[in-house]
Amino acid sequence: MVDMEAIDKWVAEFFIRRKTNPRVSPTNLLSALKLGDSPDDCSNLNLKKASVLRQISDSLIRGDVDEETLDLLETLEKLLLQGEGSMLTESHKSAYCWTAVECAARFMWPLSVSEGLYEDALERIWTKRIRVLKGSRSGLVSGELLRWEDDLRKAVEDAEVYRRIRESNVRYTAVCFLNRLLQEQWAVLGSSSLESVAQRLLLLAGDKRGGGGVRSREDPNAVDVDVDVDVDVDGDNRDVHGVENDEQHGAEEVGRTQEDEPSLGKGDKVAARDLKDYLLEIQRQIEPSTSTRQIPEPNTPQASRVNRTGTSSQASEKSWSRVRPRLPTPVPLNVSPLNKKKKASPLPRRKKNFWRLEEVEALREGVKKHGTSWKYIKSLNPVVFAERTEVDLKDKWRNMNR
DNA sequence: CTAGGGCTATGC
DNA sequence: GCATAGCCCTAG
Repeated sequence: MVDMEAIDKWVAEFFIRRKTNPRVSPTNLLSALKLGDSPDDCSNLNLKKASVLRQISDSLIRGDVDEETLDLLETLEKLLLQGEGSMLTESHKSAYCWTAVECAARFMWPLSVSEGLYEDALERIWTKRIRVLKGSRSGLVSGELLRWEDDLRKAVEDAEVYRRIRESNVRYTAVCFLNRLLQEQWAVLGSSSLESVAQRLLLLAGDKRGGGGVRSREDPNAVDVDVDVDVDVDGDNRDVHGVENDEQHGAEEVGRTQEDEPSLGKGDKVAARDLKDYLLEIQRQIEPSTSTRQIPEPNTPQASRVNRTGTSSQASEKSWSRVRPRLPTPVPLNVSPLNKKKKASPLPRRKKNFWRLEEVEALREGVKKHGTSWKYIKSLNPVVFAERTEVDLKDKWRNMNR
């Protein structure tokens, strides 16, 4: 059982460090494996750090530099403090500072100064949040941060300062610092256990690629070797389920598998496959809790429309198997211009449905906090917006501002 | 996924 | 005929 735990960690580490894994959040993974309970354990600490770094990295990939990023940076600071003698780096402070500035500056659009969104953001971040930081004597409260605080507050009164801040590229700077921070911290974490094994295997196999390649890499994200546990990395991640792939795709992948890894012996391949199986099993178990798609809403007025895009997948969650299941032949899309019946089925227009006050408020609140991320706002209020699509939210917001 | 143009129903 | 609100379509 002790061994099992080690393997859990090993797998979790591998999973968290992988770049393309959008369906499993690191935190869910850790809690699902009941890891991260004992903060004194160094390997758990590193696992948590990796998890936070991964989340920051994911949000950068999504293009989000927001208050969640601030949360993550604060968490990272706490984790670093738990480790022995880890100093807070300059890039960490700067990343925090510029992210915080961005969180306020993103509300500085020229047309709606009067809406008070900027002031709200100032209050939320630069008053409340940073007050807490100051209270805990956090190292994140740097001189730079304090100077920005002055400037941001000045901007409320002083149109010139406002304009200057608005026109400076805060977001870009924040992203740069965040990237630098990530690079540094990944480097501090060093190679993952799995990567070390991979490197050793490659060395043993006498692989002679680029001279300096043996040193632990700066960014574990770059692990393209990955013992090739994941055959499908560059394919579409859905096929984790083994469904949703047509046969051609499947065949293609098999071909690739056989050609592309001359460096691994047969036994290694088997081990890699088994590890993959294990990962898939974990992912399958975690999936229901991470999926935001299934909003329990029995009286589904949208159900009929979902099919319009043709993406309704009734992924049969049968017992997991290594064999790719055969799918029914897909329905032809009827996209040819030669088709006389222009559209396969025009589908009747939805009935006009006036917005309830509750919905309008939820929308206001959502935009105030998260800007124009309609899909995200909808996902935050699945019940209120049960009858609205993200496009509806967008349209309503447009109407409200006309 | 989002932005923006356009369409439809409704009320004046 | 015009304005408005909600819904649809599509490019990027």
